[in-house]
Amino acid sequence: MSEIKNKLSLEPYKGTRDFYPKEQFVQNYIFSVWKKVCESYGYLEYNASILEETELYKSKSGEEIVNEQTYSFTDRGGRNVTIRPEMTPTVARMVAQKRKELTFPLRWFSVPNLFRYERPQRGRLREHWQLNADMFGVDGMEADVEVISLAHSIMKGFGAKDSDFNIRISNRKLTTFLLKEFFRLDEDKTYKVFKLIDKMKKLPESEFKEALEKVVGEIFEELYKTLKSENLESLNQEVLNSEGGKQVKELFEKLNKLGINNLVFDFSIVRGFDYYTGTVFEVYDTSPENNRALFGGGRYDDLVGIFGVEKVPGIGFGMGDVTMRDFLETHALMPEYKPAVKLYICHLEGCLDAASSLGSYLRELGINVSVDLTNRKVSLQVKAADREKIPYVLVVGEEEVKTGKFKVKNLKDSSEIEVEKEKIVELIK
RNA sequence: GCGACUAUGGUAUAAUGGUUAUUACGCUGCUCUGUGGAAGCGGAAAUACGGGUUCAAUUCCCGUUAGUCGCCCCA
Repeated sequence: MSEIKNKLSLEPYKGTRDFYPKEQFVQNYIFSVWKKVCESYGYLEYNASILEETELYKSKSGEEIVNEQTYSFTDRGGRNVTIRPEMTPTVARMVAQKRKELTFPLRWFSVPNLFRYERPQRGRLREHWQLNADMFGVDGMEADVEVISLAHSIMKGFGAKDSDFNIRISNRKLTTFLLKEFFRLDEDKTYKVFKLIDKMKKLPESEFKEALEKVVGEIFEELYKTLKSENLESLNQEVLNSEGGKQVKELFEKLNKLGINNLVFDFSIVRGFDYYTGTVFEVYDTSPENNRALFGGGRYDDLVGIFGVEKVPGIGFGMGDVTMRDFLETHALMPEYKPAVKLYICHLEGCLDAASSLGSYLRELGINVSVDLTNRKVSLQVKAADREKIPYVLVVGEEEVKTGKFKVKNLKDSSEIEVEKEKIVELIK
């Protein structure tokens, strides 16, 4: 073996995963919950190519992201092409293109695979799949309420309890008002504090305060106290009555009315992207061993406008399969593997043809059947079925061919029932 | 892009500067010519790759590759 050199690698490409049937089963499960819940809210599925012109990302994402963290290349026609690192610019482009003929409000979702060129680590790979759910064309808080409610329902759809996660909410308008109007910071300082707030949870308190003091001076204590507060009511009245403040209040009230109570107001939620304009939120895992943001989103009212057309307000979120898997594992919510095959047909010597035609017969009646094609002894054939977790097995031998009766064995409880060919279907269903 | 750690059959592991590299699961043959999960006895299967030190390297050192975890960044 070792004399064979320069063998092709068996590993999947760095940062990507192979989905063997058992993993694909989990993947399908996650996708199906996403799809089911989205559709229950009236969201329609769309998709697009993984390739986009690089320009699309340059106009809204930071330079570093485009230059260093995307898969980009020049095609044979000299176009700069990027493999999509996120879906939002694509949806915004699609909406902008057909804005005249689309019926608003638009409720759309997609489960794209996204690519980013960076060092893989826990919860972050080079390729991942992400649910993107967005609503376009509604200015009011009703849209924010619905989208967050959808996020909440998806978590419930996976079997999560309210205590397993919480939804941390903030509002960029509110934060901007607080910094600019209330604390009278200039444009530059406001921007710097925004970037700093994003790190509030990561830095030790003393370090954060120090950095804050450097930017804003002596008011840092008071500002820090405000930022740390998770109690909306404790905010200054002037701040609370600003446009952003009113929005947050309305959002909380309406969500509570819908029975969604695992909400936390949290200034430290700002999200990395500059395009968010109002509500921003992140869903957090509350369990100590996986305490981190699972996914998030927010309102981006100016994004469609970058295409040089009239503004269309939008709000949405993205939810990755990698973090979702981690969450399901942490909370023991992983589904039990069940193959699509329901029946495994074994056969004795000379009976393969009969087994095959029985298989065809059952398939026409809508049963997923797998026929053993080997000549190994029956015990090994049955064992193979058991290993694949196929629930039922039957053996075709001369006896069965003659009588037309089959012993169908349930591998879960080892029970065996002898029935005619015609009865097999109802037994298995 | 930077740093730390790791690398032994398919999987999970043990051990060692020196004869045949441990064990378990899985796979496979038989005990068992019509029914899996049990038992017994066999079998195939590994020191990531390249270089160095050494009489001798799987073991020590360096590099490469890959993985994991951080940093950066966050979709």
